[in-house]
Amino acid sequence: MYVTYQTNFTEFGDAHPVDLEAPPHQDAKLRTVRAGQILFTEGDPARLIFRVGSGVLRLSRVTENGRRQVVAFGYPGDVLGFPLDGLYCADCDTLTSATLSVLPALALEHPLVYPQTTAFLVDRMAREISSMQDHFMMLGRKSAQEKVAAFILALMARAGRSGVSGCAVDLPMNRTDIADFLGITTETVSRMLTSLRSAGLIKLTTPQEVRVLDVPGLSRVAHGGD
Amino acid sequence: MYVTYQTNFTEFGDAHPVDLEAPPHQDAKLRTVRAGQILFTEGDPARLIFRVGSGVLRLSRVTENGRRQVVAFGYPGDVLGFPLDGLYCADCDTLTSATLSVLPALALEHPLVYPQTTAFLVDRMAREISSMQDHFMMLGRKSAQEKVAAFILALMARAGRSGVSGCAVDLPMNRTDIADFLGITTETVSRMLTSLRSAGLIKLTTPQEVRVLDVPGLSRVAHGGD
DNA sequence: CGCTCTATTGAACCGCATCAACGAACGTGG
DNA sequence: CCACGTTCGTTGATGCGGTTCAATAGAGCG
Repeated sequence: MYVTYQTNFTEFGDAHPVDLEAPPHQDAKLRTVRAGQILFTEGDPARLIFRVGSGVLRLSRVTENGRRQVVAFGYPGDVLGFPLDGLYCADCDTLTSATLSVLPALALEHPLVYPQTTAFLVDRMAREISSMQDHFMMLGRKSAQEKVAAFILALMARAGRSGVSGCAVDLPMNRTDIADFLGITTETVSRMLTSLRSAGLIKLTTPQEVRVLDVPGLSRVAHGGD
Repeated sequence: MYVTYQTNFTEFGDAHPVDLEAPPHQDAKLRTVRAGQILFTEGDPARLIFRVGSGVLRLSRVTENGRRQVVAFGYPGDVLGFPLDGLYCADCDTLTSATLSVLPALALEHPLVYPQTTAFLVDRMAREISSMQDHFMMLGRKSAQEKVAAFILALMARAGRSGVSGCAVDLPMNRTDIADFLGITTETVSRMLTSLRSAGLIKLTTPQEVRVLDVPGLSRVAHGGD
């Protein structure tokens, strides 16, 4: 999951349609994991590619001097674990319990043997690349306020539950995860959330659940509307 | 070309080995273009994928409110133009005259028809994803000084010409391009360059050519060495 | 020569990081 | 059951890094 930049809100849900149904994978196996489990670590031999069926995953990288960047959150439909020269190039663990489809990484090297799976993975990689390009915008060209607003909107589009008083959005990740994903600090995440709350755009029912009260307003903030 | 984060300098050149020789592409066609030519624009139907043979390309995205992010610079060996749902998802133009191998985008959808090309492109996409993850580090977790230092080192590893007085690095892109790539302003790029010059780490022979005088020193700065 | 575009440098402001304190939620053990 | 420590989120005060605005210099070109 990347928080993608979009021209206007109506495009949010449609731009990167995610098939929540399982695609045709004669090669896929199912797997269930608890919260807090490590799926793979940077440098591990990459034999498996994971497709999220339910739950939320975290993909991150760490530098030798301790700085961390959360590369992506894996939501249902997302595919994680693309290898580079046969090795994983990031760490991946579960934020919630999750069900996963497990695909053979070999499909990427042998298109003739796994043509369907290869085509599917190629499509996912292309989406990944496009989403990451969007996320560059986020990291490089947005203020903290815009980042947090866009983040909530993206989560809403991916996993929001519409209700009577606005759309409810779960935050299975903690503030540090959000901060490391957006390239800001936890304190700033907190401040921006309270700022959005003061503006009447969102409501924090609990620290782990946001209710979006004013979608167009939040969208305006996210896109730098002055 | 993404400025990738590396543990130490010696890994710089080797981490993402680039084959400067042409890979086996019975499907590839050659093409030569002048500087300043637009290869494709976001939203265009993507029929071709480009592999840089010589020259430097620029891949960028623009938002409706005018903010631009340079997504990547395309150096020899790089592949640009991965489609999303059959459309290009960024703008691409040439910073210098360039020679390109042109591959059919169809190879991504029909692995059985173009198995070799598909396997090649899959490998390139995986590298792309890994490099972009590295670049997230850059955008989200580095200071301006570190960004500029890392940028020069990355260009050096990709296109540096070693000589008597340090390694010469061409900057075919202007300061605005560098700024939009690193997520800072042109003024800051300038300031950081003069700061690195004052520290004796680099020399600016012309605004378009840098000479790296102290590789370990510059590497230390790039990685946040205090 | 004058015009334009790019790069550099300076000065002032401000957004965000940093450091610090505090409260809430949760678990553990007495 | 409550005292206690721990973790996490929030809020405040302060300082700095980088932006913004502005001026100048240099290069390319009609």
